[in-house]
Amino acid sequence: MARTADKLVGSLAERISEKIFAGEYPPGSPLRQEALAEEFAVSRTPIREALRQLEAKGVIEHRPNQGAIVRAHDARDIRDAYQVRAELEGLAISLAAEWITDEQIARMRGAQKKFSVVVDKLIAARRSNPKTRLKDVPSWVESNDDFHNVVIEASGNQRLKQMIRDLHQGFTRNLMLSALTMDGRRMRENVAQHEAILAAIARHDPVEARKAMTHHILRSGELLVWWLEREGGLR
Amino acid sequence: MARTADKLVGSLAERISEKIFAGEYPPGSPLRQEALAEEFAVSRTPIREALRQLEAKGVIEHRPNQGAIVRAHDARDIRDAYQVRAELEGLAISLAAEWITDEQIARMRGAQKKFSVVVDKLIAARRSNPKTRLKDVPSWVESNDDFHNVVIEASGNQRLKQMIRDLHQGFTRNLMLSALTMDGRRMRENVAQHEAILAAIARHDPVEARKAMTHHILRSGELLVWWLEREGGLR
DNA sequence: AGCCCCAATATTGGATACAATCAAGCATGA
DNA sequence: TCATGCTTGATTGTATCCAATATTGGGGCT
Repeated sequence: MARTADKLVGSLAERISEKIFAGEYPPGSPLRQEALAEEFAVSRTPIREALRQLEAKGVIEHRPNQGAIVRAHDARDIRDAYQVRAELEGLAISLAAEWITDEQIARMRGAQKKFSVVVDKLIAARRSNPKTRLKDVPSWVESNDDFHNVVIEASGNQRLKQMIRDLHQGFTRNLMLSALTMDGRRMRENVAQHEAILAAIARHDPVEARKAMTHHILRSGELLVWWLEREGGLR
Repeated sequence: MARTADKLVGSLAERISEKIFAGEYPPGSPLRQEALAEEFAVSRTPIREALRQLEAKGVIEHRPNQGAIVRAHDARDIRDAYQVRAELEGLAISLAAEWITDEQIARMRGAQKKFSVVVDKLIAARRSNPKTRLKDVPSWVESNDDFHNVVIEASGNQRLKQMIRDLHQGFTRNLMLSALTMDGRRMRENVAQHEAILAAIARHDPVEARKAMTHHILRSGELLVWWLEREGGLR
């Protein structure tokens, strides 16, 4: 809906951010100004400004005289971020519970349906080939985002919306998926959690909706940290 | 302690931000790149980058081809921000309640003491001259900040700390004071709220501490909105 | 007088030029 | 062989230049 991009710099920041999120520039990798400038067919000047914005949002780190790198997250950092995210989305849904429309609830149901179907498919696919991983998953990510976005939208709090979005952008798609696509149990757990959220908000219950949402997010964070410490690497 | 300023741009952003907070550039006023460049004795380039950071943090607004203005807040915006801030500081104190040290609690007590003394003085001064307003108040702001900063620090969550700080910077000192320094009752109410927070955290009670904190902040926000709609103007 | 259009001016936006800094690699010598 | 210091190339940081755009003020027309 709302285009945040004022002009060049804003859209550059978005496009770079999207590429980071998509994993094209993985965490820890350097972002060379000249390379980006060439890629987007502009000079270094607007690139630098875009990078400053991403720095302020915590998407990248900026070492003096050494340039920017995609921010890599350690376990502690992820724990911190998920604590905050759980809190913010918890607030969002408790606000949303009061004002959410039937149409919005229907949208959530739609996203949830798609979500659950994709999970079933993925589990089925794995039964024959256990290595099936990220192939069909993009649509999962999408419907998951849809689900959460409706809530954030329905909260009616612009500031909150912006902050959650920024927080979200700080992590890569792969990182957020990694822990959750591990096995069928995790995925079904996720579906069930969404179900609980949906049920609570459908009856406009702010307290239960919030509980369900914070639990959902905290649990995701736990899994992520747990997975990260097991796998060692970043992403 | 921690210097966030990498080098020039970071420190410029901080210095500009401080001036905005202090009221030197009031909300709505334009920030001319050339003027800032001259003021800080640098070229426009690093100024522009600093402004982009402040834009990303929501301190200023950037109109294409018209430059930056200090962000002005309407009632709705303040309501949104205070809802979020109440939530975040609520989380902060509930985390802090577990790990806070006696030394930190002592620091909070110290700040609270100073806080209360200043309030008494201000009220006394007003008895003779009702127009006494912002003269002695800086030290109030300072001790208030100290109080809250201990909590944020003790939360042990870096991300949270950063977000609260950014949120805080988005408003000017005068705006935050305006509603609270209106009359003695408001000021004493504030002191009492701090007292309740202090009592709860001193006995390491995360639930009560959080309740007291969110109540304190939401109430401040309410007063601010109320005051703003009465006075009309921004600040 | 009031309104509109256009020119002059101020200001931002982007590209380029140049200086400062860092990293890597190589040669040198103990 | 390994440590050390220098040189060179790559990259960032800042300043300046030029183009694009918005604002302002004045003149003419109704």
